[in-house]
Amino acid sequence: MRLLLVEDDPLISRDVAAVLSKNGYLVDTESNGEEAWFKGDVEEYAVAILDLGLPGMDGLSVLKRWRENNRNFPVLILTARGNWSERVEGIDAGADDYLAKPFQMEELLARLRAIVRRASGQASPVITAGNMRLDTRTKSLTVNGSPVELSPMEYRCLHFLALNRDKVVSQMELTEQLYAQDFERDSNSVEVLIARMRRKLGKGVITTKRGFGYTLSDGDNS
Amino acid sequence: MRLLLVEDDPLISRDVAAVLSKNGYLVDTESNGEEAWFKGDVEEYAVAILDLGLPGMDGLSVLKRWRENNRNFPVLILTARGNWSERVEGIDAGADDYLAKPFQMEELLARLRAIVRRASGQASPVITAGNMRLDTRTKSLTVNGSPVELSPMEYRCLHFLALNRDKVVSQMELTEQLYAQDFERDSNSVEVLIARMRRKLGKGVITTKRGFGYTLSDGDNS
DNA sequence: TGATCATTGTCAGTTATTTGTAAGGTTCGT
DNA sequence: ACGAACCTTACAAATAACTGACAATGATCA
Repeated sequence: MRLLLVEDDPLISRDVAAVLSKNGYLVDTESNGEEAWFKGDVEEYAVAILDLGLPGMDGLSVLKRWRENNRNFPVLILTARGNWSERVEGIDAGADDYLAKPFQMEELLARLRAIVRRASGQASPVITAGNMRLDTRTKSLTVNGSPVELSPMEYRCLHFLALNRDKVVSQMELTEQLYAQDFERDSNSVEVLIARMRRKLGKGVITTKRGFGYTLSDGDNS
Repeated sequence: MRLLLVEDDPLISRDVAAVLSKNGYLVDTESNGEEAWFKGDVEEYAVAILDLGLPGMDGLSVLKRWRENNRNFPVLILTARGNWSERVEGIDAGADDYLAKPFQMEELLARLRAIVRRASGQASPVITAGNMRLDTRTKSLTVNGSPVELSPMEYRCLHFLALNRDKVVSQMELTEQLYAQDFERDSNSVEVLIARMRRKLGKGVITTKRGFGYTLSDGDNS
């Protein structure tokens, strides 16, 4: 895991870098503000540790400029002991955490774990099948890149099919999923639903297995 | 924004709750570990403040049980000064930040802002969408560069939407965050709120996904 | 204290979309 | 060729969302 360590005191820098390396991080060190900013802007880091007292450009400005450019990797800042207004500023500038110097290495490691875990927990809940892509966050669907509007019922239906892709889903299963279980059995609402979706999705996406049910096919072997 | 405050000292609890309310949070307070756990497990909070020294179930256990049950709202823990091993434990148990008692209210507010926006995947305290820009520190909004006044309710609503940028937020979610959970269901106050904000923000900023909810979008999509 | 103003929830009326139903057509397997 | 399974279309009821007006509330200020 790549980590950028920005710290102007060479003694601290060397010690911290050593411990971090021993704990599995791939550490780049910088001591100058300008160069630190450049590095963070260009390289892909998983996390950065940033000392606020720096020659050149000060740490706060570095952080702000990163955030302005949408560099969203988590940043832990190092502050002087007791200077709590500096911490507030740092956090409001977009820092994810701070640590007052001097600090215990054990604590630094714990907080790195925490902010990395946080940042990586942003998995995008997207289901893909064939050339369609269902985003559960935005409740939106794109087919071949172009957006397709779905009504709530259609969305729920397609979502269920997408979760069971390549499996045959019977009308009864769909009925139980979409409606209360005591729904009238002699209704053709599911068929209508499928038809409406097909009109939007195009042919060949939902196939019928006569007598068994429907399948959302993954590969589009027409 | 709903917040759960877990603190057994009634004096501290009352003071902190007062300041938080004044800053736009919808605060529920709990003093007992068991009940705090239950509340956090059942309700939808945007963030929680958790004192580690509690009667009943201790704070660390409360936190662990939340995380085991996939309750992933950000948690800020309050620890005794100087007890850094407790902090490390807390963070590894799933806390997002800590604060040592006694603390400055200003700092508590800053860190709350930080963990809330971090949990939502935002790196910066300034959230932009389309041509609007929301500064969560000053609670101010500009559209196309010119400032726009928001009422408290409108700000809270827009803030919540901004935290969930590009995600569809249902009316129910909004209701739960803006009002207490026992709010009347058959009211259209959220719709009215949205309409009032749209009048100020212009069209295309808040889009409706009929049947699902609202989205604060980047504005350029039809 | 009383007037004024902003805020916010409620309501009624309107518009637009969604969805179940029914009726008739088509396809498939045997 | 027959029936069952499935498709398609149109329609009407139900539902969701928008809007403007109004009233209650509480803050502000002379």
